[in-house]
Amino acid sequence: MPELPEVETIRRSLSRNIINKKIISVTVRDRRLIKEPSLAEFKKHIKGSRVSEVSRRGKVLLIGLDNKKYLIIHLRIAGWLIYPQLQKKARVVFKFSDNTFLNYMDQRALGELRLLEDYKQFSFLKRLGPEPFELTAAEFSQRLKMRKTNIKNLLMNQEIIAGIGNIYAQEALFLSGINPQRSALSLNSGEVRKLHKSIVAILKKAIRNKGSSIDLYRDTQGNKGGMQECLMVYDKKGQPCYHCKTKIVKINIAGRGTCFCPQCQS
DNA sequence: AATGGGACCTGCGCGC
DNA sequence: TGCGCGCAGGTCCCAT
Repeated sequence: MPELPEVETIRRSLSRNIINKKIISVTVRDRRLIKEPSLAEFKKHIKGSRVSEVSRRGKVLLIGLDNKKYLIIHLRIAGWLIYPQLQKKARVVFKFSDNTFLNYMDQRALGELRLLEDYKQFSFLKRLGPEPFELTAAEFSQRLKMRKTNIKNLLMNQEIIAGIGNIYAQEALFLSGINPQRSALSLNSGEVRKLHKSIVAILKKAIRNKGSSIDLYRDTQGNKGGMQECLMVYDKKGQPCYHCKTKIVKINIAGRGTCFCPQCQS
């Protein structure tokens, strides 16, 4: 579900709401989600701590605690967070001393929660590529260089660039007029620059619109995002292209549905 | 290095 | 109405 813009929307809302709050209890209703350390350790170290910061790397949420540990949340496909009311369906609940609740929700239970001292050693974060907004076109071009894989897979490869998933990869390619099946190697420098610009533009627009609510995603207050209204190709199979009216086509790339306009994207 | 398949999960919509 | 199937915003692991 959540890609960079959705996670950033959550981050902003959490940093407005839970900074300096003290966690007085942790209820884990689904222990499969707690990846490390042990469940007992996880609870023990969180209980009694205070939230000192809320940051983000790619699609990963980093909640810093005043005991120098970090609560690392990866929402994967269907995770989301609700604050402040206690939710019946929450799989993990953090209760604050002011009687508010941070609820970790996840229809598919694929998300991951960790409590780490040194989050930079967490292998996923260690390997994670640069933040899109901190990446220049030249660096982006360097990272794509000599890669034979199709460009869409590379955009979704978190080691190349962090935060892009199946929705925004498709949208960025549409904005750039690039066919998702093209090999990265085949892109000329003008196309790479255009793609870089499109990625930044689509992610910023999505953040402004508080993310895309295709299905379950909600912000921490339970509100839908607005970006789904602005998507040009994602899930638009058979519909006319906004530019040329050609029917949008859906294909499968590495097991993921991929929509594009066969006329505008070459 | 790159690609393909399956695994992890749950729930929805579709066609029959 | 009910069932089986395919599919869904992500990532890892294994085989080739």
